Formats: sequence, C-alpha cells, structure tokens
Amino acid sequence: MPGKLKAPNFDLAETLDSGQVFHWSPSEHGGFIGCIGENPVRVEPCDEQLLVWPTAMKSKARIYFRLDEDHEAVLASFPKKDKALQTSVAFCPGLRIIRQPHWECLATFITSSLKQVAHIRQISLELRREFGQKHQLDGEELYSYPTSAAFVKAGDAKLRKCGVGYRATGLLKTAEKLENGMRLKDAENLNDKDALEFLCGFHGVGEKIANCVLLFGYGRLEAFPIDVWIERVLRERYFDGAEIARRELEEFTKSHFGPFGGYAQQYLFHHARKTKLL
DNA sequence: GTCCAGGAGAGGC
DNA sequence: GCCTCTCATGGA
Repeated sequence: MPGKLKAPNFDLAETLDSGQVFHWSPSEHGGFIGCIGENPVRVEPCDEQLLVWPTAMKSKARIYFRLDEDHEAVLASFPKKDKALQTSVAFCPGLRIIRQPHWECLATFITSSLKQVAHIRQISLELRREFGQKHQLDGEELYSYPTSAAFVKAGDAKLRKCGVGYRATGLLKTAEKLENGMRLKDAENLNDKDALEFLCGFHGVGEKIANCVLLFGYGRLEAFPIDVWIERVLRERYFDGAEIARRELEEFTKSHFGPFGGYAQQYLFHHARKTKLL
C-alpha cells in the first residue's frame, strides 16, 4: 500500500520538467522515480492525490513537493491585471516550486550555466551514476546525488568525463570549501542580500545561479532568477521590446510580482520555454 | 555547418 | 563600476 497525500491542483509531470530539478525519470510501474535527498521514492498522481512508495516517505514527499502549502494563496497573490503572468499560470496552474537539498541544488545549478535543460539533466544523471549512492526500488535502479566529498575524491579530470566541461572547476572548488568546514545551512539565518552574497562567494556562482539556489534550495519564494528566457519575457511582455538594463529589470520584478515573485518567475519561464513564443 | 543554451570569471578601461 | 572575451559541450 502506498502513502497517499492530498495534492489538489498539483501537476507532477510538468513540475519535474520545469527546469528546476533534473533527475526524475518515468517508472516502469507508473509515475516517476527519483531520490529525495538520500531516499529513493516513486510517486504517481491519482485523482487529487499523490501516491508515494515507500509509505515511509510520505511526509518527506509532502514537504519536497510543497504539498503542505496553500497553493491557491500563492496564485491569488499575483497581480490580477498582469496578463502575461495570468496566461502563464493558466497554461500550467499545477506547477510547484519544490524544496531541494542545499548542496544538491547548488551543485546542480553550478553545472547548469550556459546549458540547455536536457543537457543539465544528462550531466546530473551521469554524475549520480558515477559518484552517487546506488539504490534499488521495486527492481529499478536509481542514484542519490554525490556528496561534496565524492567530488573532491574524484578530482577534475573524472568530473569532466561526465560532460561538465569548464564547470568542473566551480564544482570542485565549491565541494572543497564544504569539505573544509563551510556550511550551507548557515545561509538559512542570513537576510536575502547576505544570503545572495554568501552563495555568490562560491566559484561558478553568480547572481542568477545564487537566486535559483535561494528559490529551489532555500525556499525563498521571492528570489527571482533572471536568465536569458526571463530577460526576453520581461523585455517583450512588460517593456514592449525596449532595451532595458538588467538592473532596471531587477528593480521592476521586485516591486511588481510581490512576495511570491519566484513563483511568478517559474510560471513565466515554464510557459515561455514550453510554447517557445519568444 | 552554425547557432544557442536557466552564466560566470578575468582582464581592460 | 561597465564592457568584452572566453570558457566545453551537446542539441536544435
């Protein structure tokens, strides 16, 4: 018997394919398999519920997929007259921002720079296969994300064999910092500005990646990563295609989208990427 | 073959 | 501070 979670207005497949997490795979038994931290899990939507195997992972899955949160309140907080955003929400209202482990999220996004989503996924799975912990779940194999120690032990050359290219440097330097005592957990207690600065202190992490980690790893739902897609969307939909400076776009997002700006960003990103309207 | 990708670091000014 | 160049690699 699986664990059953209430999951109203939750689109699992779209959430797992929205460029925030990169390792879940379709299961031969239905639904998807992946690891939540160190734990192998299978999840499958059923009516307005999410089925979870093994049952013991029910509460962790609830937190991971943010099923403990009032999702309708998030949607209701968005500016009603914002047609671009409302269209994006209507395109896929069940999209959630999941809660990822700090290190896994940081490391994955370090490997994401100047890469397409499909390739980030390929790299993520390869790193897991090579350096992660192997698990079995109902006859299927899967791997949890490698520890920072595993990356340090592997070294630059072996990391590059997984297709990370020059990003191996940032991945390795960041892993070394953590092995030398730096704690990602400490950023939880910092204010937004200091937390951003803390994350930008890692090699290979600039403002965009730091904001992704704040949003997907630290649950700071106001963090608003601006990548090439979002920059195009903002310019086209909010400034009539005008040449607006990056700083100015940033200021606009902070004042316009509200306390769940990161969620708004994810809806705009997902819609633009899936429909390729821009 | 050419262009682009959920960017960031280093160097020049 | 801003501007430009460069960094691997695979998919479109």
